[in-house]
Amino acid sequence: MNTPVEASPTALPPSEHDHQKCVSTALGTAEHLCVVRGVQLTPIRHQVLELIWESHKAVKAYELLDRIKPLQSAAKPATIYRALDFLIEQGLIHRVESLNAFVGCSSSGHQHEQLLLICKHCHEVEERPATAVMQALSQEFDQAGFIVHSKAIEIHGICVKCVALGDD
Amino acid sequence: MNTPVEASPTALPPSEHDHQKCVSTALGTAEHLCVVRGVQLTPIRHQVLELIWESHKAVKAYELLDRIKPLQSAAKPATIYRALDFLIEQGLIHRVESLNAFVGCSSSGHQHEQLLLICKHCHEVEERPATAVMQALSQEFDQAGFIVHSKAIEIHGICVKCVALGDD
DNA sequence: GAGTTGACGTTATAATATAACACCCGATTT
DNA sequence: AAATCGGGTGTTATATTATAACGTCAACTC
Repeated sequence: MNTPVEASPTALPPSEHDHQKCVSTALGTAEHLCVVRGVQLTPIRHQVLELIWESHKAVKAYELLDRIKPLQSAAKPATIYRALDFLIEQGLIHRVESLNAFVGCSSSGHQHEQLLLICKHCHEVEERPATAVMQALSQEFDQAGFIVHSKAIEIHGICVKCVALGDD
Repeated sequence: MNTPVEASPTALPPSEHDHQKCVSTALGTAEHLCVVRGVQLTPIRHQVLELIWESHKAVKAYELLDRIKPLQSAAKPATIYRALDFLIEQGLIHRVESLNAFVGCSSSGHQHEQLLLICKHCHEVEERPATAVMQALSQEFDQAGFIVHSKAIEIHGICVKCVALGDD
């Protein structure tokens, strides 16, 4: 339902990875989880999720708004923010706090909270479970007596692909 | 130079810690570092830093703007944002990305990047060096081949004082 | 004393996000 | 079938956060 995806010059990362697989896996998982949970992945929500998954870059809300307008000419900021709220609640996307932007979550349904590696050069965001980090964090919370509700662990720098290209 | 500090009902944390000492240490360190570095801790920058240190809560930029107006009637958004940019560059404050707010840094001059524990109940922000976490993070970056520029590690939940009060 | 630099004043506007209320539609109840 | 209820969306307005652009001034430099 979005045939010209591969035509977009910025949609695909420069590497050789099969991005269509990323997209279909993410959308399939989302559809499945929403059915299981009895929540509605409405057309708008589905479109927003698809738009977010056009790349591994974090996307701004108003950029999504511009991009959804051809499909939903009535779209307004609230349209996007409501869809984003839903997708976040369901753990289908991450809000990248340090960018005020949004990126797809590859591990919806299991361990949503991950380390985000954000490349300043190509702007892609890599999720990593980072279990050793999470364990060390848990110990830190225990020591501090702190009850965790949510975590944002966002690292800015240069990713391995861009380092290889000498771009840092 | 800000005598009515202890009169403000929201300025001091509910605990019995000596906040005047926090403030004087922070301002003293800031003054010293700026001299050493040959940068100017101008009156405006000093006032903004003082206002931020009125509590351990993260403060919004426009809240700072309101609060500095009695002292700097010409203050505009740029006044505050420029001072904040300076203080962040010098490692004297943290920007709390997940709140769009700012909090004093207790460890200016050494190890600025810390774990921030943000209490949803009292809104205080606790900095922790969390060396085990930082080590685990370094290993993760090495594995990923990622070159780090900056880190934002922000945890939301209930702090030990509020847990003790049964507020979660 | 002309040029440069850094800090600040000032105006305008961009970018991000939410509030509030109306409407529709499908499901449930009566 | 009418009533009602809830979730999702449409729509308007506005709040909040942040930056751009340009001018002035004072200190320092050559």
